[in-house]
Amino acid sequence: MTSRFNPATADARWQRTWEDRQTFRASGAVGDPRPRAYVLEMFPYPSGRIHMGHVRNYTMGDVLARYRRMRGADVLHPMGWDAFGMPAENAAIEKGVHPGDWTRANIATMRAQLKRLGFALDWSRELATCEPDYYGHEQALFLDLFDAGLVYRRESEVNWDPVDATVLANEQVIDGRGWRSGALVERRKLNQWFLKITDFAEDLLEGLGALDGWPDKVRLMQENWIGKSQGLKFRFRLTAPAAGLDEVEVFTTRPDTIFGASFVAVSPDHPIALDLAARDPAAAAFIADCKARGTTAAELETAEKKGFDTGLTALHPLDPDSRLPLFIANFVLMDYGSGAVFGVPAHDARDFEFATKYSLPINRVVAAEPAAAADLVHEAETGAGVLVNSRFLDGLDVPAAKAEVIARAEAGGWGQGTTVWRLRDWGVSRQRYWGTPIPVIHCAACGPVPVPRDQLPVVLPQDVSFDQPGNPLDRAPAWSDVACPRCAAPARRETDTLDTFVNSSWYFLRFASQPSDQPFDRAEAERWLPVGQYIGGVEHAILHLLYARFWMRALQRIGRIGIAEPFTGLFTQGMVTHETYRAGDGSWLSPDEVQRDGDDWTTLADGAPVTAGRVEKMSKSKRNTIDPEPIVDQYGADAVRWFMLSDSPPERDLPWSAAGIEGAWRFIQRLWRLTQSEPGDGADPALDRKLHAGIAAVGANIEALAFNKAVASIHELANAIDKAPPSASRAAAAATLIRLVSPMAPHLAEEAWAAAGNSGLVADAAWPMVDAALLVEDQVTLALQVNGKLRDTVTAAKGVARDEMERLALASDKVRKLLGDAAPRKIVVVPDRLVNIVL
RNA sequence: GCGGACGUGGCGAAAUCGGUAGACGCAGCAGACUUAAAAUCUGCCUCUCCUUGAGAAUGCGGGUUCAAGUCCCGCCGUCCGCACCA
Repeated sequence: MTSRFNPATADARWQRTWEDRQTFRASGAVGDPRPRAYVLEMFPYPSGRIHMGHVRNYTMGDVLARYRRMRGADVLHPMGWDAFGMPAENAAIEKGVHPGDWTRANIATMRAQLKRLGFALDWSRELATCEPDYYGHEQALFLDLFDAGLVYRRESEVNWDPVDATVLANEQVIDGRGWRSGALVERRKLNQWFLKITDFAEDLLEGLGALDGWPDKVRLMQENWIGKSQGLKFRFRLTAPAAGLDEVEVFTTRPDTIFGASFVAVSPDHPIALDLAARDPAAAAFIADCKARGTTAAELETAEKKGFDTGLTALHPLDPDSRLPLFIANFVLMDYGSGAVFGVPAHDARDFEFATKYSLPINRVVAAEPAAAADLVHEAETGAGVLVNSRFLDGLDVPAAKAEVIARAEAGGWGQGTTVWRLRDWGVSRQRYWGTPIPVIHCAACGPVPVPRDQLPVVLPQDVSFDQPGNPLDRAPAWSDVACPRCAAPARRETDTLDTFVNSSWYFLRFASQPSDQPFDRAEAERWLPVGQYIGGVEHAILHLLYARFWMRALQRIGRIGIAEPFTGLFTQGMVTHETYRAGDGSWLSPDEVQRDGDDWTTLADGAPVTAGRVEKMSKSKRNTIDPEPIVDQYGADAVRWFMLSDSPPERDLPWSAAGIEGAWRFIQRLWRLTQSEPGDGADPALDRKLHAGIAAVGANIEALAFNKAVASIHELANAIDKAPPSASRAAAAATLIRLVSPMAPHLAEEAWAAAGNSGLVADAAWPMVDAALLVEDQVTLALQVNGKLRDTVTAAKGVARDEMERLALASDKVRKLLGDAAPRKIVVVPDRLVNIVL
């Protein structure tokens, strides 16, 4: 009998066995009687090497996949690569390697790393989005949506770096400058492709209600993102025309407050503002100043509210005597509503700040009590109340007043009740090489023409260079210059590529079904979809998950699938974090450059003092990353997996520590010793109970994805087995423990399973059955309280009568001592739990 | 700014319905084994005090209740999200 489990040899041996036997290959066969389970983790971007976040993510999914198999399911648990994206182009620019070579090399590295962790994956379905046999089908789907009228083209602004001659993502713009060139970023208008996600706004919002397998937090984030607002759109007549307009349209969610209006404001991008800027340098300067600042919601809301008085005035639609000044204001967004608002300072915090600054009237029109109608407003009051100072609206509550104003506007023809969405159509054009080519040809005569289906895939040209700024596809005439498919005249391919979020909007369908002649087979995909449990980072809570939900609905509309929601269960896991270290000069030090010296830290090199900083997400910039591979070399896959599951709840951050992985390693070895223990005779009823309580607890905790609690349950059971004297019960418990730990520590479990003389693989074994009779305790510990404070405990038979509980409580020495001669005022009895004596 | 989450020992945490706070683990301390170390095993391990016992304690301040980590009100703090990185 070997006394140690040796992952250095065992891991690879079992991984080879699983692969040889195709153990984790999903069947999906129509006649297969097993229930199907689709377990999916968000597929990785092949950035170079696996990091600890991947290890945690895939370990969680793996435990669930293995557990479901043992519970008798046909499990689909696939893996692939989200392989298009900017880092590959950055590598091409910086290192001169082709993005494809870089990406495929990374995939090879990361695939080997994942395999060393022993994940129960069906590698036969592996896919990479950068290969034509994936993105060609994506092009076909894009054209399907195009044919269905769900794709259109319009002008849209981008961040333009004039030095690198490239479009920048928002995150590449730092303080208004390009991250690489440092040049001032310009806003430039380009013709771009859009997907009509707004067509599905209502449905995407309503669908959230049924997604009870999703975290509330994610549902709320999506709800806010979609941002449904109901209100009134109406026009203010201008007293003098501007930009050829004699009225300005505004949108409000508070039409009830219309008599409280004291100004009208338009966005700096509004036609009126632009027209004025052309004639008035002061207005132009104001607009330029607004544009120099950030445009995210957070930046706009926290920035000082600023306005430019145009000198124009607007007529109030319900009060001919009222003239409202028209401002250009920095907090009005052109692409939300109509790009113009009216301001009611008394009942909107933003308007209040603005009015205070520009000395505009603050007119109360809503009051908590009608009696307070004349009170001054000292801060914006946005709560409920009744209308005051509002003519025919006086006395109505807010909802009734809203309805009344909308009704009058529609009757009078000056406005209309409207629903406005924050959700905007999805711009999918990217002016980059390393993405799915948009399958369209631009012809001077015919306009944009779809590439004929029989000419798909439109394959990216291999021979491109990154030695000049800009998109290499713009400089690849051999690829881009083609004949128009419709009129045969010289034409040019679309050189923009698709947003990489398109790639990840349907990969789960391709995993489920991968015919060569179409993106997926509907019937086969519907046998697996929706994904029962999807696991990934919360950073995808909005965009990826919303786009995938949209894509499914779009496919449903064109009849390619009969399912609207791609993921019924969603789990967002926390990050892996690590302490940070800084040298005296403030530079970051990596964990392998420092050592602990009592309570202090010093450098390994020269013993210089080190400041240990806060625990933060592992990141290259702070140098606090731990590469999983050397850890796997040293401790084996199971110890790493065990650590990933222990201690921290999976939705919370997990602080990596050297001591923690050591502890996991020691426990793996302890499990090995336990499973190798000697047989014995005789029953141990107490241990039998603990075993079955353990089986139930581990299973329930895995089902609930509470892996930290599943691990704790295994520890408890291991402790109980360790302490028990030899018996047949003990031997049986140790044997059962092998199956209980197998989803988490599969290599150890296979080794122990084989050593115990079992045939076949533990991966194929059934999850142990719980004997429900053994879960019922026949003894309970009763808490005895005096005035709500615990004073004693007493053991009694389960189901003991209430008056017997009372008698036991009053018989306790400790209770009697406190009670003295006094008679209890009241005795509270909670069956099988406690007795509380109130004095 | 708006929206949301969270706050429990030295640390990660547990406590399913309002019912014995701190399961389980890490670190630490003491001991056994050992020539020694590692590994392993045993015990201790929230704080305070007048330590055979008692008191306090789940961010702070109130409240409801026989009973509050859990429910309610008000603060404080930390973290996350708010449109083309994946």
